[in-house]
Amino acid sequence: MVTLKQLAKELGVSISTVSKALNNSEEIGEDTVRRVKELAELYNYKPNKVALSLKNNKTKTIGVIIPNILNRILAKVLFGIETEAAKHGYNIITCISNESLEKEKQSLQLLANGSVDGFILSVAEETQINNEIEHFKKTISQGLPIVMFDRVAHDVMCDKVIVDDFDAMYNATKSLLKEKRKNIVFISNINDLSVGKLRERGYNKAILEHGVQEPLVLKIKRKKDDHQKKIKSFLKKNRTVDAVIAADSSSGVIALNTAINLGLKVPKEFSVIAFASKSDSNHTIPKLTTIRQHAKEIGVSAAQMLIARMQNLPASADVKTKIVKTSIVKNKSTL
Amino acid sequence: MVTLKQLAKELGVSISTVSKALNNSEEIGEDTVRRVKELAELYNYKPNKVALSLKNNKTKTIGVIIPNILNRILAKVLFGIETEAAKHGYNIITCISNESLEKEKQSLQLLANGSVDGFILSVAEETQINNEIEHFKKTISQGLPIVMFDRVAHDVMCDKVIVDDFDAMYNATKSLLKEKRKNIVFISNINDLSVGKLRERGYNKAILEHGVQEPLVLKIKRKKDDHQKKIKSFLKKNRTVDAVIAADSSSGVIALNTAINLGLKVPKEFSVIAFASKSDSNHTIPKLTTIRQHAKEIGVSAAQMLIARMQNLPASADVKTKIVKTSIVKNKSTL
DNA sequence: CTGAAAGCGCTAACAG
DNA sequence: CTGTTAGCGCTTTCAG
Repeated sequence: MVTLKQLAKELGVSISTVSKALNNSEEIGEDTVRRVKELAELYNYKPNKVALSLKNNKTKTIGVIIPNILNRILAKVLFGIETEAAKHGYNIITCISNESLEKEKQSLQLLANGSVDGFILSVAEETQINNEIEHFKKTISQGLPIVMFDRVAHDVMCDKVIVDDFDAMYNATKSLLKEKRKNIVFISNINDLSVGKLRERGYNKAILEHGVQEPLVLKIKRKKDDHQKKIKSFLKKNRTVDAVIAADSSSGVIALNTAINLGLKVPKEFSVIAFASKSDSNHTIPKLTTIRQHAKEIGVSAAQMLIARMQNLPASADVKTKIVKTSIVKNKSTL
Repeated sequence: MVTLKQLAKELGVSISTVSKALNNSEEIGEDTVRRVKELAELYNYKPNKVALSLKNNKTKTIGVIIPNILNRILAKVLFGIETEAAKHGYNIITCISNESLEKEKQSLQLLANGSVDGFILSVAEETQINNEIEHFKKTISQGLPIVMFDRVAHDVMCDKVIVDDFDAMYNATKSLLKEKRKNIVFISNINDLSVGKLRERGYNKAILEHGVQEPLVLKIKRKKDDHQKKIKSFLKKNRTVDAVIAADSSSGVIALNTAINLGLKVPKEFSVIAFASKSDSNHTIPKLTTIRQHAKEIGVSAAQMLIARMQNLPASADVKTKIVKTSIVKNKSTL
């Protein structure tokens, strides 16, 4: 990489002259400016980012900590973050906590050494189970703003972007009740997560209000359980079940395919709705009716909130929570 | 963030003393070392990463450019890269080219200003179609090493990590032929990509060698085509087709579900094999027989190769290509 | 054993 | 209009 120093030497002028010329300072003579710019062009000069960061005491870099990059929603949010960040000239450093509290702490620690100007993160499963929040508070008190999305720690004072999980599930369940479904089961493989719990509560509320059936819940343990087997044996044992509402896409897809496999007519005698993305809905015939999360928008919003905060305010003070509404995309797995 | 300066001031010693004490230099007295370390601990001192980068002229950061984070394989590779990088104390800056040549160029340019010590990337679709490679060469000539994975530009001299796409598809096709399948169709939605073409060639070779049928290929246009419709109408029109081999997971899952939907018995009278991951195989009943790519391992290898190169060698010289072999996981969609 | 000083690449206040 | 200087935070050589 060429430096100002080298350009200055070759041009026989001082470093600051070169710097000013490249920054279009009014102080420098037209002629000099031209000569400098030509040489800079020739050598493909780019200001050294690290030097600038040191000078300005900001890196124009956002730290993103994601629990699991294989989760489609989280990946999509990351996409949104990256897109919006790039638009504003920010880079993103990505760490994957792999749902581990320890790795999450480390990543936060490691990047809080001047590598980034702020964080966007979704809380790891282990962190939520243990209800740990000290590391977040510490980071914020060091002056580094945090924006949390999707899985958030409510007791931490920071900006948040969340989904209307409760309402979405409440409404979706009600739509199944309107179809006259009499025995709706809620299936979830994310019951340890805050969002999973909210979704279950939304389901419960709708069922209890309606008063025709008791809540019926099937919880899958990711990693441990054989997803297909668990759902198949459940549906076999509970022949009166006539609808599934799934908190995650896999449970939805598998439930629908299993129902078909068991000879049930979908949607005539059996309905399925799931939190899922468009490509998931292609994995069943008929196509799955889905609750869409607009994950990219979540990422975009999170990035916007963080950038705004980094440019203006202290890390805590007047924090906001933005709710990105879900929408239901009706396909042929419901009436 | 506390700095050496502040610690020095508070302790009434010089900056260099503090620095040395923290780095366990033999030069400094035991007592001083202890005092310094205690205060550093108290204030949670962390050496400023940016200052170190400037000093050492290396950032301990890897630039990763990925065409599409929603692609499961690419996301998994990213996971592998991040894991291995973290192990060696490297951070990763992620850019998403979104399959665009322009964005890929920009990202490369932008990060080549001292932000990263090297790159790991998979070539964007548009780049492969236009067969552009100048931007890669330029980056390498600037002294920044590149490791390419999966979709690589063969004419660029750099380290590469690839998959045995051709062989994998050749062998998988042969296994279908051994099942006495008489009319095997190759379905792909990635035909513009280098890997997609390799897979098609592997299929072709196996079919032509066997000599019983002509190659039969169905190409899906991502974005444009309705994936389900396209496959359904194809299978309806080609009733003699008795096996599908898919270059991508969606085509595999949809083909299998469609076959079932059309009343075909899988695997008795119809087989399906697809390049796909474990979770995809759960999206069909019976479970899909898959060609697995070991994507995480690809990421790990790529990171290892880059780190080795950054520590030792010039950016070009003695480049290596590593092939990460696929493996077939037999499930119940084949005999 | 401790400190002063230089330098990584850059900007900007201040002198000339 | 151009140059000198200081300083961002750190390490390291060289003096003391």
